[in-house]
Amino acid sequence: MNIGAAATQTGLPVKTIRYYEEIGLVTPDRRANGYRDFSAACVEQLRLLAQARHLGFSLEECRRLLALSADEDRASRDVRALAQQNLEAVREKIASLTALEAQLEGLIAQCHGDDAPDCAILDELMGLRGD
Amino acid sequence: MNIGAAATQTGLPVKTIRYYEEIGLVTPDRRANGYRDFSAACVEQLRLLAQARHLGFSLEECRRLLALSADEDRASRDVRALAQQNLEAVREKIASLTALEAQLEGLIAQCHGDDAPDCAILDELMGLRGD
DNA sequence: ACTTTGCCTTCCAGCTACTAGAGGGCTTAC
DNA sequence: GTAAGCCCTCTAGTAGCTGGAAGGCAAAGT
Repeated sequence: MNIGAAATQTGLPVKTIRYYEEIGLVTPDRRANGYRDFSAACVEQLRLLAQARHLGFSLEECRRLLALSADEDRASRDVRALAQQNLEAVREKIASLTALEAQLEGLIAQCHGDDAPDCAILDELMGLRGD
Repeated sequence: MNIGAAATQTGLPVKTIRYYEEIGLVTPDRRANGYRDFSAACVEQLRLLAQARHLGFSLEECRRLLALSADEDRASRDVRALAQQNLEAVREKIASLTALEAQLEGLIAQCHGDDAPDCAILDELMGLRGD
């Protein structure tokens, strides 16, 4: 299968697939004319990559997921641990963004938002140290 | 004031301050020996940068905030609009991360997490298209 | 006077995860 | 034969820094 077909099959852009090969996440065969030739197994790996990236796994985590998926003797515990780790990272991001949201709301509420130049937002940003 | 002092005053790393100069966010004076010399006004700009970055503003948004803070004839409406825009971006990020969290929780719940190799997480990542 | 320490300088490289574009070759249909 | 549409590699750019090399300057100790 050509790279274009692999792209439509997986939803990944062609350039992204080439990049994944460059960093060693997938290793498609090559035909005589130099074109990449993607096996069904290779497309499945790409599909895993697309899904895992979609779920917020980093490429290094994806690399480990691929290794686990290729390992017949894996323990599902290890896969779960990776997912759990990712979940905790996601939760941390949510927590800090939520704190941010509250701070921004507070600032916005204090600012008149009219034609006058005096602005509580700028005052706080420059004057006080909110950390 | 030397860059080191400006760094401790603002909480920004020295390298970051140099970077901000490089991209034209601040323009400290220079002494005869080539050292940067930060005026009080310049340190205030750095403080604004530190705070605004902390609140999730992009550097381009920070640039506009600095321009507004320097403009005596600004309308606080414009500052507010920038903050509002940032708030909405934050909210969008929270929403998509929350969706992610739910998906991950669902996957993790389905996986036994034991010594056996069969794993619902890998199955879903490879087989189905969850998008 | 000399040395050490620590601050300052510039420049180059690298991080994540791509993305855009240049410049070219192959394949297929008309 | 040629035009369209695929494929190839290589370089450089994105955001926002961060680390390190290689060297100059300043203040303090001996």
